[in-house]
Amino acid sequence: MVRMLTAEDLQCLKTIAVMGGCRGPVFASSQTLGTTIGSSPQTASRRLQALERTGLIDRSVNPDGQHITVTAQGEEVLRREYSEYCRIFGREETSVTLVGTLISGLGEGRYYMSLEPYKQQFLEHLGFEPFPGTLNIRLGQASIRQRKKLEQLEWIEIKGFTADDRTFGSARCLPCRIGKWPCGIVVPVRSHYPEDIIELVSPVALRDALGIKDMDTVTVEILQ
Amino acid sequence: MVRMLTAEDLQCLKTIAVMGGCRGPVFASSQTLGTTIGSSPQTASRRLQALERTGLIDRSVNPDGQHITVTAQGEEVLRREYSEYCRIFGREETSVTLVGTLISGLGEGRYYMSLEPYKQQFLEHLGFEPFPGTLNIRLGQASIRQRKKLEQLEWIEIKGFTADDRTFGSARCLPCRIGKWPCGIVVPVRSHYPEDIIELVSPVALRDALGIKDMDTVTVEILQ
DNA sequence: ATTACTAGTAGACGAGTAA
DNA sequence: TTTACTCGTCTACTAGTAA
Repeated sequence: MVRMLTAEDLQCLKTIAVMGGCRGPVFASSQTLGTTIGSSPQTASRRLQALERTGLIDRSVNPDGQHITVTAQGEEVLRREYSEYCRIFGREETSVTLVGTLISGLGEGRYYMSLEPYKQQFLEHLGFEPFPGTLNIRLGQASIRQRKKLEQLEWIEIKGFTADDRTFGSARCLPCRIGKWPCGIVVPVRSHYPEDIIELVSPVALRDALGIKDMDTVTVEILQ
Repeated sequence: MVRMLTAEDLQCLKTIAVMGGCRGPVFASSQTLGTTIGSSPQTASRRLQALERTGLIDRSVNPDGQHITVTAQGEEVLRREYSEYCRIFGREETSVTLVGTLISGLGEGRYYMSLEPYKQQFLEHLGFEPFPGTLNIRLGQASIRQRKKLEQLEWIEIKGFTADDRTFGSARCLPCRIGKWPCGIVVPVRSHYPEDIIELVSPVALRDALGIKDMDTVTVEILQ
């Protein structure tokens, strides 16, 4: 009977991998390993023998310790374990917080938000009729990096339309919050926006509702 | 002696979590659980008893099986494990922003930060000598959730020591920033901290440097 | 079918020791 | 110091049984 891989053996294998055993040989003794896995040196030694016998580690035993490497087979075992933990925690809700300062826009937002086709779509997808006017926020350095994560989230498509011989472009919208107010980050599909500025629609005049003015710090939460 | 969490118990806890035990109660019997963890129903039953006794799971035992939920404490244990696997395989850049309000601490931070052994370790690992005094922040709801991700990051170990017949405990520290100032989130290893409060060390008196007072909003950036 | 006892046993543990 | 053996103990397993 070939002995099964016990949970303790796996724990020992993981410990070696954390020490860097997947990238190259790590030096350890039964004593030090026993301390980290919470056992006697004898037991640690027996674990290493078992792991070697089952082909999960390679090692060279010296009089003063041993050099241990996790084999490809051992790495595969660990990867299976890792993937199980990813199933527990991996696809949890994404939550990104952007922090920036309030700035003045060009007043274009007010115009676009007054157009019925846009208003209708925001009402349908965000659950509120947008206040005619948008909030422009200049992001801090860390938030610019954070913003890139938003690309992976599910944006709402706001369709363009034609009216009075003019074409109004499409946009993408991401639901978010400022304080208790539901908002939406709006990004035109065609024109290129600066990466440090976001534009938001909201059901109310946020400058009044939150009592904020230019250069004030604003925190935007994206929960998905 | 309270029985330690064995590798087998952890394996059982993980199995429950994979079945969805972190999100809600999962229905299982000792038989089915025993099959998946490769043991007899009796052993599976004993595992569940042990996990319940140590507060890692909640359960309601019925005549036809049991409903099992992983507790917050159990989830924390799993997250630590997950973070070790992330250290082996994952290498993605994590960036977390916590937002909360400044509150007054108990003044203990000032005392601890004045102790030379702690000062030395912070200087060595964070690159600055901590200001004698800590900043306490009460996190918002979204940030409490975000905080759990921090478990996956690499914390610095601050070793405890003994002086004047008193034992000073170990702590974990995570480098972060508030504005342009480098800081560190400090969590004692032993004593249990409220999940909505974080304590930070910094090279300067942040209340003065940032001009902030109690109840002001503070944004903490963790880049790793 | 379940859970969770008790009982008997197999095997894993750490101390001691040799190389 | 190391590794890895032997050996005695005691833990932890499974089978059987009751509820």
